[in-house]
Amino acid sequence: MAKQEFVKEVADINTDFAGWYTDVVIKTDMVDYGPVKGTMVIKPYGYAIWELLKSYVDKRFKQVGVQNAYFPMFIPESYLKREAEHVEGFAPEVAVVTYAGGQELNEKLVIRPTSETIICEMYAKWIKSYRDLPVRMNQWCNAVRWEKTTRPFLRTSEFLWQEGHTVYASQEEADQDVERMLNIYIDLAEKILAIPVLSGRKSDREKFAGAVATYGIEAIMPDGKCLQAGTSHNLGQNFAKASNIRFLNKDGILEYGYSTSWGISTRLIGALVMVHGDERGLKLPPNVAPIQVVIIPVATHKEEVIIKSKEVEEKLSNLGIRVKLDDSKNTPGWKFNEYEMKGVPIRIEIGPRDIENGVVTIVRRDSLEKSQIEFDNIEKTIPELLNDIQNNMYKLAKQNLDNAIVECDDFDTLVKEVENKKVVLAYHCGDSKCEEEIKNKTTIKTRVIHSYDENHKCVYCGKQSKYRIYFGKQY
RNA sequence: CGGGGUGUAGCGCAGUUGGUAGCGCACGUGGUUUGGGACCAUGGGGCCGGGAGUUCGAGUCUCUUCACCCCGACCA
Repeated sequence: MAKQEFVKEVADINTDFAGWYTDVVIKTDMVDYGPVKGTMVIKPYGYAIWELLKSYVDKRFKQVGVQNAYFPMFIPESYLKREAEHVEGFAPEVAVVTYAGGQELNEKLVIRPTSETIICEMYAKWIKSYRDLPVRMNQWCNAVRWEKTTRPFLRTSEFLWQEGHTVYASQEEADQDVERMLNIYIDLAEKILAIPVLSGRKSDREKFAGAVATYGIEAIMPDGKCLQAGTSHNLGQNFAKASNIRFLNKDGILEYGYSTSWGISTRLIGALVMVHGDERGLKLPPNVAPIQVVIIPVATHKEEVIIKSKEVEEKLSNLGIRVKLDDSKNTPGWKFNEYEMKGVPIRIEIGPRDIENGVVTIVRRDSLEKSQIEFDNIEKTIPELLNDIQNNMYKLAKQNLDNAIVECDDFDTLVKEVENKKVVLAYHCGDSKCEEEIKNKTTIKTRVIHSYDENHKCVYCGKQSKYRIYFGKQY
């Protein structure tokens, strides 16, 4: 009865997944629309999630020796044109400033869609010798890409991200960097966001404009579509040549640098919402939940209830747990629904009955399982429970991922399976033209390479396979 | 970019042949309540998305523009 009414608040997750998504992100106060097409205001509840995941990777970056810096958002148009593939890839979606200071600009300024060009330009100034290498910087900033269709977090005209840019003295070191950063992203997704991912190299057709090779992590959504959740690019010497990043090596020979770039964005929050959410709304893994435990006093007018609630709040807070005591005037039932919708992993109810029995009532968001624990066990049980929820959510998501993947060797079956919300693992020849044909015919694209294997036939053209790769639709 | 739909109070909506805007929820105040979205009383809140036009008069008609939603195309 009460549940029926609640369901009216957000669109049905099974019949209207897209509507469910936008309802959830807006009604949980994560985000609101900005006045300009495709822009969003990230509200405190959504931003807190960003800060949590950000602090994890930022720490990891620093541990491996990357330093943070900040580069300008305005890029001279000519910079973008230096790398032919790069400009071709980004031209359709850049926003350009043509007028400033009361007059037309002599050279138009591109608002960064990504910063390879301007950062490489600066690196070229700074790098003279092998002693100056490696250079490894990261910036947390916004980027602008004028996309045609937009959705909060998943694709917005302006988004927040992190972009790391490095230059090494050798290809081997650059290769290692690409792998190292990809592994950090895998850890972020799996250990923090509880999102299992497919990871690996992208096909040549799908690689970053101007890169030698792109590696990525892909998450699979409940509707079977894939979402690129992070990328790590091996740029070889392409950008070094375009920006003239040269150094004298140990043998006194002038050489171009080897660069990489890697990034994750606020898009991950969209993946988080979709992968774990249910008909009641958000379901957040404890490691990124802005509120890990909410305490809801029942009968707030009774003093002993408030005193006990504050006591529990303090206990948990002292353990470093993100806890919120909601002693507002709303009814308990209202609060139960509110925090379930917001995905808070654990709810603690404290009422006269609990106090009488020396216990608190606990409900976990992942299973909605209700139990009671004694006051004296709170400090021991809650951290264990948070840990268990984190693991449990990952396990469930992993099952969903595994169930979403099917193998096949026949193209018609591949198409059918993708229509059936699956991600298909199949052999491919690696030819960009073949891939292009598949895409034009079906809108299905390759995701990441599973393994190299030349002993089979391409699922589409029948020629010798180069690798086994995942096929799917994408966000 | 194509096709479909929507902009009226914070949210959800009504508004007839054109006559100067209303309902429910939410919100303020007082009280009663409190273990799954409480109740009574009382109050506040509007440039009807923006601009232009037709008209004595526009939420309503015309044009235009901005934004949002859904489906498709595009999307390193």
